[in-house]
Amino acid sequence: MVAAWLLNPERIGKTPYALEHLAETKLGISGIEYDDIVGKGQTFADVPLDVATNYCAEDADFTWQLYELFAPQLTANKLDALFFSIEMRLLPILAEMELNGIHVDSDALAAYNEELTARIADAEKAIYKEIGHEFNIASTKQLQEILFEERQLPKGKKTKTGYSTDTSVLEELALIDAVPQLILAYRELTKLQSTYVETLPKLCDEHGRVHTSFFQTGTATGRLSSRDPNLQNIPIRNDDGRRIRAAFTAAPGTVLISADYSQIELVVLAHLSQDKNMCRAFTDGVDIHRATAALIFGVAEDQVTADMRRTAKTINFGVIYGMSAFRLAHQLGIPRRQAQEFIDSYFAQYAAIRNFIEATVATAEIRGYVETIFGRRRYIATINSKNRTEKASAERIAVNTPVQGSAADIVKKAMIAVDEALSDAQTGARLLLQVHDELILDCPDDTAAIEKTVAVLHDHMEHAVTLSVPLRISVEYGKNWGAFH
DNA sequence: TAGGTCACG
DNA sequence: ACGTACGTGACCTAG
Repeated sequence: MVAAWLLNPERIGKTPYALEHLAETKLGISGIEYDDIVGKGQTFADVPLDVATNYCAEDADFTWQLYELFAPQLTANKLDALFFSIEMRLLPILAEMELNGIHVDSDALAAYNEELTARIADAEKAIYKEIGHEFNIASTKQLQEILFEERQLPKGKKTKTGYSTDTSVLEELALIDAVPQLILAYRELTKLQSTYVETLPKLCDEHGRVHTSFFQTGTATGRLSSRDPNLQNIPIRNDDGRRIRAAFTAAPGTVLISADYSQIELVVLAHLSQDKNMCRAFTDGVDIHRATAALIFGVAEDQVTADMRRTAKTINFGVIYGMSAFRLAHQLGIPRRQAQEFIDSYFAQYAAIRNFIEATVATAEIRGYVETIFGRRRYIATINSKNRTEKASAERIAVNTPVQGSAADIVKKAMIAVDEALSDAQTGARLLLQVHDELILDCPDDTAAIEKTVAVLHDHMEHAVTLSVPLRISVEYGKNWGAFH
């Protein structure tokens, strides 16, 4: 599965890397259907031994035949080092992380659930009072009727089926009407309740731990994904969300340790582009958004205002995503002309970044794919499209993928190094989660063990690769994931 | 199952 | 003149 994914990481269909699917499409063999041997309401344990034996032997055979097919292809595409030295070594580490699980304080979530239920009921009442009647607030169709017909509010963005009621639209409308703000609050609370607060306790094992599945062949860029439950999107961005993160707790006698890379994608961008100004900022170890603001506004770093820094931060992210002046203007609430001036100023100061973007797109147009620092590939079928929108979208993907994907490579390499060093150190610290640029571990609550683990993390995460600029991490630890010290 | 929405990096 | 930032997974409604 991993080999097939490395050879073409663009997901086509629903289960493109499932063994049976690969056997059919790559080997032209159709195997025993799982559903034919495991009846409804049964498990694999109910299957007679001889039937189960055939099924399992077939899986082993398919795996071998696929290996023989893919091995030379990996070599031909220079993907063999990535496959053997990174992905295959990561696989058992992910398995262990899944088995470890992370402890969740279900009592704390139950208490929070009571509070949320009351606050949601209040929000509902306030909405119905303002509207004058009841309706299903969660139905975008009904909400559209309320906002745009009953209340005659101005229509904004269109969706395939009508007019959008998403956060950005409601925030606009909140300036002229009382209802949108109430809807926003309602949505925020119900999202937290249904996705996290009510769900996580049901998924705990007998030790109060939840076990995610890390999906190694799930993304087009090389990142992992996390499912059932997704533990890579646990809230943090506001206080209500943080209370959910705080329910992820250290088991008795342990602490949780979090280590996250500082601005890893911008560090990668500095390395890939070799931009003088951006490399210098990272080498000097300064706040990159402040440094960017100083450059584009032409002031000293200590003269940078909060507003200037916010603007610079938005543009820094915008570059990674392939920003437009339109989006930047909306995001910052400024005229489009001014947004364009900021962008021009940005590329005047970071000239090599513009060159990197242009060179990356040009390479993609010629080769049909882009790659990361470890040679991970992504084919971009529409990079030479005649359709303007499609072409622009392909260009953003071409520029973003080497940045996001190289960061993913680095984190995977760091996980392998950290895992090995932790085994050697014998402190009892274990990897639990990976959230793209962050590793979460648990560790015996013992000063020597914690200090050793923190040292291992600095050593092996910061030196996972050698770039032309330093990689930095910040490490925190404590009794729960929401409040570290 | 598709579409809309929203949680995260 | 046109459309308008990358990558995910989960929940809810509607058909």
